[in-house]
Amino acid sequence: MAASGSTVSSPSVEDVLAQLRARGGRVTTARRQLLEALFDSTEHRTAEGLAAEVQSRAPDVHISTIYRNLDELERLGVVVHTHLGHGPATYHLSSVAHSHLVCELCGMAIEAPDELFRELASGAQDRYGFRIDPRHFAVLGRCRACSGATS
Amino acid sequence: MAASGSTVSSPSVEDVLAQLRARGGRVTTARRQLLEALFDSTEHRTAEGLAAEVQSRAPDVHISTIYRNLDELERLGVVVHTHLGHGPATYHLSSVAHSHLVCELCGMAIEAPDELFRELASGAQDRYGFRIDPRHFAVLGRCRACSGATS
DNA sequence: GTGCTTGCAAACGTTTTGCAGACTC
DNA sequence: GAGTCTGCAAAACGTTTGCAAGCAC
Repeated sequence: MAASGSTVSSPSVEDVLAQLRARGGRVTTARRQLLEALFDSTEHRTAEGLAAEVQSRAPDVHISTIYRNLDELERLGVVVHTHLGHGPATYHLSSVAHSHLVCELCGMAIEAPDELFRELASGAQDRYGFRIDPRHFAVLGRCRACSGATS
Repeated sequence: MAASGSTVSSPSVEDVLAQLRARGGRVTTARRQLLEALFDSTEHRTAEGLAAEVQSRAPDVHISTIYRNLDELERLGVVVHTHLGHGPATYHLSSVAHSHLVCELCGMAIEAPDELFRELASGAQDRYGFRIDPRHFAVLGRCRACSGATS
């Protein structure tokens, strides 16, 4: 669907709000604050963390509203979420989406460029017709520090 | 790595039970049935699915026992679990462990040989000293069928 | 008999849902 | 005023835990 949809170059808070309005959506405090929190940093943030940040400015915003809006923003292509092993999912702007190498021992996350996945991508495509989406999952393993640790 | 410990070539139900006994553990119905369920097929099974199978033979086995034993078996190196995107974790014998390509639309899973990850593995190692564990996460993307579907 | 294992029930952390009221347009 | 969004509370989901009774050794 969405003939042109994936023009994913998240521009600014106001641009996204305009996008929402164009779709018949309303611009609310919760939405503006959530977007501001998201644009604030490129870190992986959990729904809970985002909620805390939004609540520091608008205390009444409920976490269920955060989830609903993250969902909506994901549908719009503004945000993507990633599953980093166990624990909660993390969200970021799709414009700063990238892959992750997550240490299964200490939890440290390295941001990896897509090119690291080039071979995997073409291999999966050639053999299985499978198109990987390296931004939507985390690569688990052991970081340098933990690699020595438990043999 | 793993001096000797990971002699992971899960032989048979009885072998594993012997291993358990050697560690001071007890051989119980729940454990034997769980192992039999695991050895039964190489599919990815959820804790719930395994519980159902065990319960069909030993109705009183509680799912918490399944979790506890899967945990223990994982500590023994007999079993590994994987996170396939959303939803529950899946478990399988480490002797048949493999990587997965999971379609984020239809959920279909393809079992991928480790060699597909060779480049990614060496790239991550060289650049970041990160040793990937391709069996412990799923590669999300779109399968051939769904790839045509949504743009 | 010792002490590892179990069933149960209850709690956990994350996410989703139903609903009536509040708000944006 | 119409219809979208919200807060709240409660449920859903997968998983973990505390406990007393039960079983393997």
